[in-house]
Amino acid sequence: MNPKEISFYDKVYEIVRQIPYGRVTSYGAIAEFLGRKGSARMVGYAMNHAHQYEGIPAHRVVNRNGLLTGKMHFHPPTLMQQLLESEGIKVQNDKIQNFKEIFWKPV
DNA sequence: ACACTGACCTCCT
DNA sequence: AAGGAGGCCAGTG
Repeated sequence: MNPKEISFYDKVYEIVRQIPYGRVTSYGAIAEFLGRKGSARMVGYAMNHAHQYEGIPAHRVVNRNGLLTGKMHFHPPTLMQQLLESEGIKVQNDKIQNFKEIFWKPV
């Protein structure tokens, strides 16, 4: 499709797809990469629609504190944590422990 | 075309 | 240190 046809959401999905296995990133990092630094909400809102797409590891996207804020949008809510743990990511109290180490920033 | 919504972030008490 | 409010802007009704 033409670049003009690509919407903001699609860009977000493309970034999320590039997140390596066992790594995570934050909404703010994606927003900043897209040039909408203060618009981290848009990224999160885009993830809300990501369910209708496939191949989008939405569980690898968390907030600035490494907290699984969007887990309640998974079914069941514990799925997000399970997916992260299955990738070797340690999660405790809905928070990623070694968040700073496995943090991945879009190039 | 206007108003409201929202998986966040930062600043201000 | 903890809580509240505002700002950001693309989609949807």
